[in-house]
Amino acid sequence: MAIHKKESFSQKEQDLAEFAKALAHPARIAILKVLAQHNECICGQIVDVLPLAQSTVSQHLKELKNAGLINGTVDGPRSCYCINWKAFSTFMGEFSFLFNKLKVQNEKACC
Amino acid sequence: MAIHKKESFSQKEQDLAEFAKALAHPARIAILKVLAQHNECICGQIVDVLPLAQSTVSQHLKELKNAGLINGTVDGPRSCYCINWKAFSTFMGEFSFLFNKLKVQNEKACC
DNA sequence: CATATTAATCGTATATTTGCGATATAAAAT
DNA sequence: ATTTTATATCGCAAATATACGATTAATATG
Repeated sequence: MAIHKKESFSQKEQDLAEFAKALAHPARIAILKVLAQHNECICGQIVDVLPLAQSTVSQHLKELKNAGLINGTVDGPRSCYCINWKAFSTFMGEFSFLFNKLKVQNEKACC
Repeated sequence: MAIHKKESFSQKEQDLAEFAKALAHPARIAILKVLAQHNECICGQIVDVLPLAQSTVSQHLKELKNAGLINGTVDGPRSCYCINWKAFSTFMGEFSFLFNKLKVQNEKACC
């Protein structure tokens, strides 16, 4: 690939894409579901219910954390994770807003 | 990567991840915005406003179409695209439902 | 029919993601 | 102090995604 082109899009477009990318793997969707059901989990609990190695789960958790969708705190030898509902709502709201806004003014039939 | 692991997740998890993946690039977000603003567009109109080559835009359109987020019909030598609002609403609804449902029963403080 | 227009596809290079085992780190338990 | 437990990180291999130019295909137009 010659050059990175992502930077040539608006910040908002990049942010939404980043959010979507964090959700763009079934393992991460599954992790979010587990976190939501238990309110908070340590890494090992998630490893137990996913068909992935510990190191792989840890990597997915890191990506979710980097995207701001989950919080993680060290708790003794464990790491405790939970969903960052605030960030989640913000992003979902932004998506709905963007596309609902556009949808309203634009529900005509098309090709 | 040794083996594909995506299949070991539920169909719903895979579907949501697929939807998110379609949105996981700023170019595709931008394309959806252009389509929403114009109701429908031919490929060339999109190429004109994006900082990408025609072949690259065509590829992104193909991905959006495969994900079911846009419709595309051949119109003479052109291809006409528009947003599939129905599919879009379905997916957005599924996301909101999944996470709002979980959120309601689960808004406690966490780590 | 020849040619221009429009878009899809092919081939290729490069970047990123995914996944795992091995190893490192850090706290807790013995 | 050593061992156990829990997690993160490193290094690697394989799969995917991104981007483009060149080519192809299909329809218009002169």
